[in-house]
Amino acid sequence: MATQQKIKVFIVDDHYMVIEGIRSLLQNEKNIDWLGHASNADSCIAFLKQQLPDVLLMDISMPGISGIELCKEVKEKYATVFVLGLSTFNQQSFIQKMMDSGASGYVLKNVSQPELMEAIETVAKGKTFLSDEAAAILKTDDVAAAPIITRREKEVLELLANGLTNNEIAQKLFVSPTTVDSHRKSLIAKLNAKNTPELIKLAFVHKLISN
Amino acid sequence: MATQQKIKVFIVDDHYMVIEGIRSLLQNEKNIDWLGHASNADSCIAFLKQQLPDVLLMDISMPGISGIELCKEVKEKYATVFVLGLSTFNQQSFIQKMMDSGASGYVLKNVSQPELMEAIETVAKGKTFLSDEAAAILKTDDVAAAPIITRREKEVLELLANGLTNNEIAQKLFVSPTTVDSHRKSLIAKLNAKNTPELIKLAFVHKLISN
DNA sequence: TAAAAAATCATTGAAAAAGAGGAGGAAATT
DNA sequence: AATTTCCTCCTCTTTTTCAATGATTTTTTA
Repeated sequence: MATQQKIKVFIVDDHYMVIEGIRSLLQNEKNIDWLGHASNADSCIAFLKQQLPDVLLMDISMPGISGIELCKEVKEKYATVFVLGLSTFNQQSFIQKMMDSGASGYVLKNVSQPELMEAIETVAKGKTFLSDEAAAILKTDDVAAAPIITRREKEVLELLANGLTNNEIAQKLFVSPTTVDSHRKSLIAKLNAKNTPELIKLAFVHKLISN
Repeated sequence: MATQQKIKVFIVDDHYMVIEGIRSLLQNEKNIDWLGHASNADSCIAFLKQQLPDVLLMDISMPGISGIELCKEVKEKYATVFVLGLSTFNQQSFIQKMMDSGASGYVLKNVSQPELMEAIETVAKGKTFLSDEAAAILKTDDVAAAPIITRREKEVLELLANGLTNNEIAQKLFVSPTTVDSHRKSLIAKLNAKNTPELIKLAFVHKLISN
C-alpha cells in the first residue's frame, strides 16, 4: 500500500537550477507526486497553509530565514511533514543543526538519482536518511563538539577577537584585569587552545564568534 | 549569422542536480547545442581534447582541482573557449579570482532561465557577463578587499592560528624567530590588526584561513 | 635586465600574556 | 538545602609579543 500511495514532494530552494535539477531527476518517478516549489521561506510557509507534502526538500542556506529556522517552524506547525535537508555544504555544524531542528535527513546536492529516491522514500516512512558523506561527517566530528561558554566568557572572547588587551577589556567591563585574565584562561582551557590566537581560531571553528 | 550558429555548451559541475537543472533550463533553446557534462576537472580536460565548446559552464567549487585552477588551465590551452563561472557563493574573493583566471562571466546558481541565456549569449560573443548580484558585490566589497599576503606569510598565519609561538614556528620553518616575528608583524600591518588574536579574527573574516 | 617585493636576520626595551595556584561570594541548578 | 557553576580577585615567575628600525639576499615582476 505504501508503494501504491504516491509520495507528495515539495521543494524550497532559492536556486532555480536546483529546483529544475530535482524536478528532472524525479519527473519519471511514478512514485512521486510533485507538488511544486518555493524559492524562499515565506512562500513555502504560505504553500503549507494550503497543502501538506509528505516530504519537504529544503535548502539549508537561503536568503532571509535560514533553512534551519524554517525547518524548526515547519516541524512545530506540521509535525507530519518530513524534512529532507539539502545542501552544498558538508559541514558538521550545519548537518547537526539541521537534524537538531527536526529534519529527517540530509543529502548533499551532488546526490545521484537513485540515492535521492532512496532518501525520499526512507524519509517518507518517517525514518532517518543521511547520505554517506553526511553520516561520516557527523560521526568523525562529534568528538569536537562545541564547548559551552558562559555569557561573560563570550563577552571577553569577542573583545579579545577585536584586539583588545586584558587591561582594555577590564576597563570596558568595569572589572579587574585579573578577572579578565581568568576568563581568558578558562576560555583557553575550555576550547583546549594553547594561547589566545588559537583560541580565536577555535572560536571561529566552533562558531562561537562569527564576525 | 551569429543567431544561426548554435552555441556549443559544455558544463563541469560535481552536482548532478545542477547539471540536470541547467540541461532542463536550456533544453528547449534552439540556439543551444548541448555537448554534455563532466563532473570533475579531469574528465572535463579529457573531453576538451576531443571537442571544444563555445561556452564552458564551470562550477568554481569542485573537489580536487578547483574551478579557479581549471579555468586558468583551460584558458591557457584553449583560448577560444569562453568560461562562465557558476557558483552558490557570492563572495567577492571567489568572483575576483575566477575573473582573474580568465573567466568571461560569473552567475550565481539562482539565475533565472532568461538571465542564464543572456549570460551564455553574451559570453559566447566574447563579451563579459556578470550577474547583477556578482557585479554589485565586486563593486561594494572592493573597499574591504582581502589583503594580499605572501606564501610565507600564509604559512606563518596558519601556524599562528594553530597556537604556535614565534619560536615554535621558527623551528618548524627552519628560520630565525625574528624572521617569523617580522612576518607576523607584516601580517598585522597588512590586515590592520592590533595584535595576533585580532589578526586571526581578521584572517577568518577575509577568508585567508578557514579551518 | 632593472626595479620592486619578499624573505631573511638582528637589537633592545617595554608591555602583555601564559602558566600555576588559590580563594571568596553570588547565582543557578538539583 | 546542598551543590555546582560563575564571576570575581589575588600573587608570582616565565615566556612571548609589541614596537621601532635597519639591513642583506633572494625572487618576482614589469
